[in-house]
Amino acid sequence: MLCLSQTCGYAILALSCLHECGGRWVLAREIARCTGIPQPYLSKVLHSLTRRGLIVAKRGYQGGFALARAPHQISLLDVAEAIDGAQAVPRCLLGLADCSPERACPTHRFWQREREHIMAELRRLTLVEVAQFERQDGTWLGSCHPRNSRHANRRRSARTATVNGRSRHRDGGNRS
Amino acid sequence: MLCLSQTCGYAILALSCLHECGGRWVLAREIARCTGIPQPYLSKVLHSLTRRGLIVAKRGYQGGFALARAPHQISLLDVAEAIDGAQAVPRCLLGLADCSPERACPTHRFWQREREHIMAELRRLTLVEVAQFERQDGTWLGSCHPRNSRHANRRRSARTATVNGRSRHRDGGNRS
DNA sequence: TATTTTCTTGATAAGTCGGTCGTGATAAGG
DNA sequence: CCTTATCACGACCGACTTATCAAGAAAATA
Repeated sequence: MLCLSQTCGYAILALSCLHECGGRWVLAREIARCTGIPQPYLSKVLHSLTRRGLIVAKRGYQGGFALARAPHQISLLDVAEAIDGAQAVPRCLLGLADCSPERACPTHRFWQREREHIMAELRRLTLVEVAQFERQDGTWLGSCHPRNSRHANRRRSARTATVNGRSRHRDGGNRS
Repeated sequence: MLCLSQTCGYAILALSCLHECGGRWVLAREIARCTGIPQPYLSKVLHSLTRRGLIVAKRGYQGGFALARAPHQISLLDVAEAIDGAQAVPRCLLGLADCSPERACPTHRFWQREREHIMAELRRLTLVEVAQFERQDGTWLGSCHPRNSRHANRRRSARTATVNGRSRHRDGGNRS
């Protein structure tokens, strides 16, 4: 599956939520409610974002999480690399260890171009751009604002559904 | 990780190998040797490619596998969808179920464009283009030809290495 | 200092993916 | 018909990802 890990998706949503909430300390519980991410798991994601220096945590009464840098300094690539490691967008589409210009896999040239393009876009898109899109589209992360909570608690079961569908595809059924 | 599944990478390599071998029935064992894919697992991959109609299998003495269609009619997208299902390149980068123009996730617009681009390229790249690249680059799949077997048995441990590296990144170490 | 709040972190579990093995089915040739 | 070569396919395993829960540590406040 050519896509980010679900954990990475969670991280992007959580950071966007923090940005929407604008500067104040936000509880893990609030982020979970706002984004629909299961709270216990979100805690772990937030923790690893803390370790990677993208957000800061404050324990105890009136604590919570906040962005560690200005929103325009947090790109989607930063998030992807914080979660999935430096090779969040791997060099070889097929996963070969020694795929290089001299010893290329069949998709090497195509992917080299495509990868650059994807990385450039992920680098360009920061939390600010993301928030702009949201405002233009009137989408759901706006529900982080106290006065606008009609969209809250929207769950994200896409990956699960897809995965189920896929395994049905692959092993079950049509064994003509 | 923004990349194809390892199984899908295997499938592409196996099909390229079949194409290189040009028409004749090729044993699973030969494909495994030529590509470096572990043979028992390759058998499963080949089996599912057979079910999805990309290759044909022949049992018994002098059996093996062969492409089911002309090489220029097998695109990388065909392979990806055969292995990972119709949503091999998912509609929402973050894995949201109800991500649509009206109710978009923060990355919806970017990904809509990017996804089209990726799919178009995967659709354009068939086994023929792949083989052309190989010939130009003088790369290893040529070892499928009997007279050119110096590159055979090259293993592909990239994904494994990356995954190890990643988990070291994520949980072990630097818990400052 | 005691209490409350909140993040931290380890134990645990289910599901999927990558990988192995062995048995059964089937095709060709003697 | 028997043997041999080969794919088909189910059982199984370990690792990783996603997810849950609960006990522990730290910070603020009374």
